[in-house]
Amino acid sequence: MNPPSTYHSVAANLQSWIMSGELPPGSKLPSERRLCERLGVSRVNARDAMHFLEGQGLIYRLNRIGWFVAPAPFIYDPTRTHSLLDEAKSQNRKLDTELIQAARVPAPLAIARKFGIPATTEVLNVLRRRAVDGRWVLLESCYYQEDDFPNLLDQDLTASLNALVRNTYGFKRRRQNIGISSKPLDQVQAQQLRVREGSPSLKLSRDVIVDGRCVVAEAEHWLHDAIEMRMRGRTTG
Amino acid sequence: MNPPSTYHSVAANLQSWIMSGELPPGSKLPSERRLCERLGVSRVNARDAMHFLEGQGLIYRLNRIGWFVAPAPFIYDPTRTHSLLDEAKSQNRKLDTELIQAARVPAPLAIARKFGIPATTEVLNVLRRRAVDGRWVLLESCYYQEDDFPNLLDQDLTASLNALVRNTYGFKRRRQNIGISSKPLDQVQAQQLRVREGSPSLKLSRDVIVDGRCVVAEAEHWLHDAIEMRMRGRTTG
DNA sequence: CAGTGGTCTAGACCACTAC
DNA sequence: TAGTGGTCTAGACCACTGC
Repeated sequence: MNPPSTYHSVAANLQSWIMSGELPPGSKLPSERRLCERLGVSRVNARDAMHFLEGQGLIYRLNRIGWFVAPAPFIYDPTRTHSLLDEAKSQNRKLDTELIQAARVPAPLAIARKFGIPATTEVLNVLRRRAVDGRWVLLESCYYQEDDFPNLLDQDLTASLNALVRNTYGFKRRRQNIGISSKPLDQVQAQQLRVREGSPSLKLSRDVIVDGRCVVAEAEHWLHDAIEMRMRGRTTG
Repeated sequence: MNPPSTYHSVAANLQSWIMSGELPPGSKLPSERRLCERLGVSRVNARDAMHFLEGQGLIYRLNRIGWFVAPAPFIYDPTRTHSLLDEAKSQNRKLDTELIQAARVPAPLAIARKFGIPATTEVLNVLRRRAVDGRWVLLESCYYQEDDFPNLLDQDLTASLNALVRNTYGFKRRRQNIGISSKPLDQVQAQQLRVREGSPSLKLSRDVIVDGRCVVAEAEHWLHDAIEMRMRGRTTG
């Protein structure tokens, strides 16, 4: 319907290359300038097409490196009690975990409020990034009440933190408050996942409540196209 | 740090106007061209700033109408059993509901599969859009197994469908499978919310299971900046 | 170092909205 | 009809990556 040089048609072109398998998931797209030449459009136009397909979750980019074909999203149950590694295994996906930081830090305001402690109190913070099939897609920041988790920093913090809380520290009877929202990554977060500042993410926050007290506060930032959350079997009134 | 004409600084300018209350939530921003003049930047640059702030959830746009300051997100519990209207009332927000379509239609493939029926079978579909404080932010599409919901189309379909299912049709003991993902709006959906095609949304799907059978399948598309989901008190092993 | 995406200019025309 | 955002061109320089 439109003349052939709209960004929609550029996007349609790319899309057909992807759908046809010419460009398999994970593969790198031709550079923007090469695409301009090949399709006879200006660079802005080509970029608009990329941004459009990025929004569709069909392609993603690594900052200043290039555009890539997005793999299928990871399926994830945020109410899970088992480790993410198991979930990855059952989906036949490779999960890598990298510890970025593990330290005793002054409680950020929001965390202090959740824990019901003064803002100057020190808490434990574990910061990790995780990759699915080689792509960094998840940033985890977990805060722990220090008194409840003695020697936490000496544990293996690249394994399941969930299991640690449940088994090593014995917090089995617990409730969770879960929040899900769409949040852009700030500069630091973006750098850690090698994406641009402001990249859209799905933020999952989880407060673990034991005996009416919040003892763990987690925040997960997932690149928006890499994740799909599913919760099964909730019973309601 | 950077020279003053980057889109970051344009964004910072706008942001300060918004934060200072000069531009209250819901108010219209100056037009792009006026901003270019006022700040001495090119239009592409101004637009990049807008897109950045849009990603931050600070402003939103109505297609071809203009940019507006985004109000605070609506807080929402997707596991709720009460009506959304009540939830809006308790947050002091106005909720409008408009029925777009209510009809008997051939089951789409995905729905047929969920219901466990042949794809040619007819099912009931109710399509609505909803506004929070005057802004269209939600598109609801609900499918019902026809046999389980006699005369559904004759009911008041602008009120709580949840209450209808529970009270009028008596489905009290039920389970829900919930899915949450980030999805762009297609052309039709975008038009109904007066936004651009491809606008990011949070998709919430909910399958209502009664006696192991799926009788209702809903999909909600929320504009990504207008919603924050919170689930309280989940108990886990 | 060459090549990539990231940012930016100064224009232009089109599609649509509100009046 | 006037004004809006939506699309588009043909250039340019910068910051960063990988080699």
